[in-house]
Amino acid sequence: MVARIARKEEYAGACRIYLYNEVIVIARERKFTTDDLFRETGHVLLAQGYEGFTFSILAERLQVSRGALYKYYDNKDELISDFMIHEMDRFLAELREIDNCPDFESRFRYLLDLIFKRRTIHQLISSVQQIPRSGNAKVKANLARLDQLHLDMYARLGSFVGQGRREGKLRSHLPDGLVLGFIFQSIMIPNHSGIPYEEWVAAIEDIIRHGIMA
Amino acid sequence: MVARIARKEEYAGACRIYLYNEVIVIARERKFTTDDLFRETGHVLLAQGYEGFTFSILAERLQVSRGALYKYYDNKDELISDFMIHEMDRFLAELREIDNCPDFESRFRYLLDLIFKRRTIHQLISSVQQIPRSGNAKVKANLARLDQLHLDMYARLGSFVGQGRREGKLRSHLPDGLVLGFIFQSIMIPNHSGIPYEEWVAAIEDIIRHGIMA
DNA sequence: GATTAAAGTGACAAATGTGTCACTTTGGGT
DNA sequence: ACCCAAAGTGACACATTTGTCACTTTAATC
Repeated sequence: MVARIARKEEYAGACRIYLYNEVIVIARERKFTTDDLFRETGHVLLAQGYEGFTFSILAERLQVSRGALYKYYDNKDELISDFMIHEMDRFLAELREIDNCPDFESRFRYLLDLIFKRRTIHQLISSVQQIPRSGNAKVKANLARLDQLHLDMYARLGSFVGQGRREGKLRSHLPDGLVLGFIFQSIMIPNHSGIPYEEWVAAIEDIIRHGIMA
Repeated sequence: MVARIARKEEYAGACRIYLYNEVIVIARERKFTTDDLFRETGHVLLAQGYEGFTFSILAERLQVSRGALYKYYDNKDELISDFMIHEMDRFLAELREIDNCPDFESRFRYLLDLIFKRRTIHQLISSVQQIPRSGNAKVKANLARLDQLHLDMYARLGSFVGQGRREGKLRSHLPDGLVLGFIFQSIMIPNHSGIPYEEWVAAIEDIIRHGIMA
């Protein structure tokens, strides 16, 4: 009698498998969760960049054999694009919450906090842009979805700037893209001199608001 | 009789070789100059990043065989670190000219222009930082020299900020590193909306001076 | 035309990354 | 104790990159 899987649910470190006869079978415990996988994927991607990202490095960090990873992803492009969709989803979910803020001023602070918390997303995006568009179907679909998520992000940020203009808070002659670019880029300034975090963030907010000149 | 080279002078596409008896011999013309080599090194490094940089790609772009490149550099780390010293030297030579500007205001405009002209240098630096410090002696020496050049750069930029403070032009509570970081990072903002160059630069200068808020 | 020495080539071996797969391990239920 | 199926392993074949080197080409002088 051949078993057919009806449903498969992953949880911390293991898998519930529901067979055709509704009997629960718990298979061998996994050595790493999808969370582990994505977390390490992010670390390796940030440290090594797209070209330097290999399944060997990832497998070593997860303490599994390279072959085990191929059980989940056929190649690094599929993994990285899947990972990036996951990251963008998380980011967008939090970005949507900006609508709960009543006015532009509180939205500005919320956005700044959010970008600080997710400050690696910029660098990750530039890694993803190195994935060849000519890849396989799964990768193509993922990249298309990412383009969609990007557009969604820009639309939301655009409406944030729009509100700022309507409330007369923003200097009106500055292009939208530049205002947003400034906020995004500022977060990436390396704190070489080791100024305490709170102080550093406050100074960045100040400089975005009013510039460097007296 | 064994020939010994006393001096060797490279010029556009060829090489003058001065032999022990002072007789000039012009060897086979080179297919690429050091300028060509560095220019393409820069392009490939920007397009592919450190890990994606290979002698194969470089050789193809220079229309020579891969073997030819090994006549000049033993491996990519030596080439890239040499190239980066060359870039930093050029940048610093121009940065030193800032002393010819009389006041802070003119220095500010000069620095902005310079960073715009050399806006790739930031990304190149991050590629160079991926070179393993454990490499061979030549690479180690080059990286040490680069650290030196970095310090020189920061010192000069620091004195620029210092003058701004003395002249009372800069908002006094902002940390030096943040002011400089802000100027550097601004240049990297991608102009997605395709705003004309002059307009874009003017808007960036404006936002650096006075921020985004009305 | 012979000689010279640098410039360049292409074939080779070594190292590393990629993808596959038969096999073993595991943790249940029967 | 036996079966099942997913999880994991390690060896294999293949591709790409790296570094070397004997050889050819070139542009001059003798």
